[in-house]
Amino acid sequence: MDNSKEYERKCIELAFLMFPGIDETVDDLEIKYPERNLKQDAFVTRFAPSPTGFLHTGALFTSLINKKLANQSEGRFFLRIEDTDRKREVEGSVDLLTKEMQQFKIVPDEGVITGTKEVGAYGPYTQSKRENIYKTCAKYLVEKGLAYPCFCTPEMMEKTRKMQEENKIVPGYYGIYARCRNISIDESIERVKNGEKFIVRFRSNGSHLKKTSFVDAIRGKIEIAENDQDVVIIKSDGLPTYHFAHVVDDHFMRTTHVIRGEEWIPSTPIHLQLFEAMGFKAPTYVHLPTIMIKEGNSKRKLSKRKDKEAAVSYFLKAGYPVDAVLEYLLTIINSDFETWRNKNKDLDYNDFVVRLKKVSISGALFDIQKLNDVSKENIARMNSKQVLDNVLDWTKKYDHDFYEMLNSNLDFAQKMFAMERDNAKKIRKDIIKWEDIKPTYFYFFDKLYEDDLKEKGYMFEVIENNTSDKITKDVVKEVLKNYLNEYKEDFSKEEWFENMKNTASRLNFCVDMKIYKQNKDKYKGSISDFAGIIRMAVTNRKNTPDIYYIMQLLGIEKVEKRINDALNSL
RNA sequence: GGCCCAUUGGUCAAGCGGUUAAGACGCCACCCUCUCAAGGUGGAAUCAUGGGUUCGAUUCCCGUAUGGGUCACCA
Repeated sequence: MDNSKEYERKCIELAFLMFPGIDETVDDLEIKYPERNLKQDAFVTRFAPSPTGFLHTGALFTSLINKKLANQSEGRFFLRIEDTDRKREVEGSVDLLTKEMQQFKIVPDEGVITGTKEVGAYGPYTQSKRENIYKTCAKYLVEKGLAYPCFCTPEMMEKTRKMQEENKIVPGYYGIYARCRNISIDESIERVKNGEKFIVRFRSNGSHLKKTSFVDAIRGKIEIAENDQDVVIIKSDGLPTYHFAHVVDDHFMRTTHVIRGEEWIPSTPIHLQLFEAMGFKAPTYVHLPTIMIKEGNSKRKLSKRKDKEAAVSYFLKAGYPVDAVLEYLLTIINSDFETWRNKNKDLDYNDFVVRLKKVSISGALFDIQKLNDVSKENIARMNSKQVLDNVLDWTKKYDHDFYEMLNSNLDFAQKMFAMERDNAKKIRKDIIKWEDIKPTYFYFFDKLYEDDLKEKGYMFEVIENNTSDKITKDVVKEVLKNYLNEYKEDFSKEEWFENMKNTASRLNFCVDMKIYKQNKDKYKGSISDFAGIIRMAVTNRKNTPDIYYIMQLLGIEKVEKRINDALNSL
């Protein structure tokens, strides 16, 4: 009895020696960071990146889920910066991270808002600023005899690890290898007093022979061996390791759902043990699958270094609308999102309710084709004004020359985008990303059109090769010459088409595709070939939107000039 | 290597003991059509594998294989 009392006293003495200047207690913290006053089933979630660079696509995925779950339950979503490894820290990355999150509209309710700004009552939200909080908690653990100072040097650790590997023993700091665990409390006190350097380790009471289990919100029950490692909780630089920081922060920030990558599953027993030792209630865990990419015949994690689509900036740069990227991610999160989207074409994706139980557990392959399709649909839902605004935003950043061209005649630009879009029965779906705008609308701009001509020349032969071998240079000439006299700017669409048919017919082009197919020999070509020649002269492309609208927009002067130029070139 | 997680068409996936095994992307064909993009119709294509349990397994259990993850004073 006396012995154990004596031991308790010494633990407290040791704790004070180890953490001089720490005068708050865990109870003080409990008061300072009270339970949140939210409704019953509200989710408090967080995204907690380390500041090591840009926003990774996988991280965007994780933060999207976190944000949606919090928002749709009227909870809170906060951003915490995990900068306890100062060696890996990359200058300016908090700024970049928060900026990129903002661009994707994943704005946290609290926490780190920009590189320099934090909001919320549960802060600081940057781990390096919470050193004393961790120390307060570590001190508590030492007082309880649940943590102890470890004086082992990195060199010693390296040596035992090597030995363990050579002898095929499970590596780590446990059992007989946990040298400092069994140092007497008196000796510990003595050595700390002498100023010997130490780190703090958790005194695990687990056994790898025993199983522990927890319920993952999307995977169900997961059984793993208990942790028996005396993990480091405070490093030599005084900052905590991830394990300890996670437990302390998510408790005092009152996180209800820890939603993180599946790579954390194996260390969850450590976290659970730590929560228990601290006397905290563990949060609900949600371990998300990893987004994979195909490489040869196998798949692997999206890699920051190898895969351009691993950085969210890639999508921004290519000009995918951010909503499209988000919606694509949503289809991975809950595959019924697509069904929902088809039923609710006009609703905002924010109205879709993410269900945890529907989150798939196997890692999805990142499918750029699917993204393209989602993006195409997304853009097809926009009207010409919205397209214009987006294109202006994008070109301003990424293609300033083109921006100037558009900006010099906004009315014209909008009309261009209105073509087969505003009030159209069949909306055009040929734009996947803003990057595609210039190459598909270039012929509306004389300079771009001329540059294209210089580079490629007229490509009338493309028409010949594909449909009829009778469309010779002379035929092209004849068509253009005749059409030049026939085209009137004030034609209605129907008149235009009738007129074109008449001219074509006169020159022995067949105006009925069905008849043409049966009697190719009797004609120079089809109405489609005829239109193709006009199209080529006006746009230098074989495929474009409705050539009638294009000519209308261009105006008769340009149309005539282009046809004349084409004629002269032949 | 130990441990953990996963495994339905090329891809994302519904499915929770009995189904003609949905749907979407992609692919192919045809239709529509001034070309293209669409749109329409149709098509090819899937339960990794071996054992159980069961009247019956894609569905439940075990093994095997494959893929992924994890074993730091990194997160």
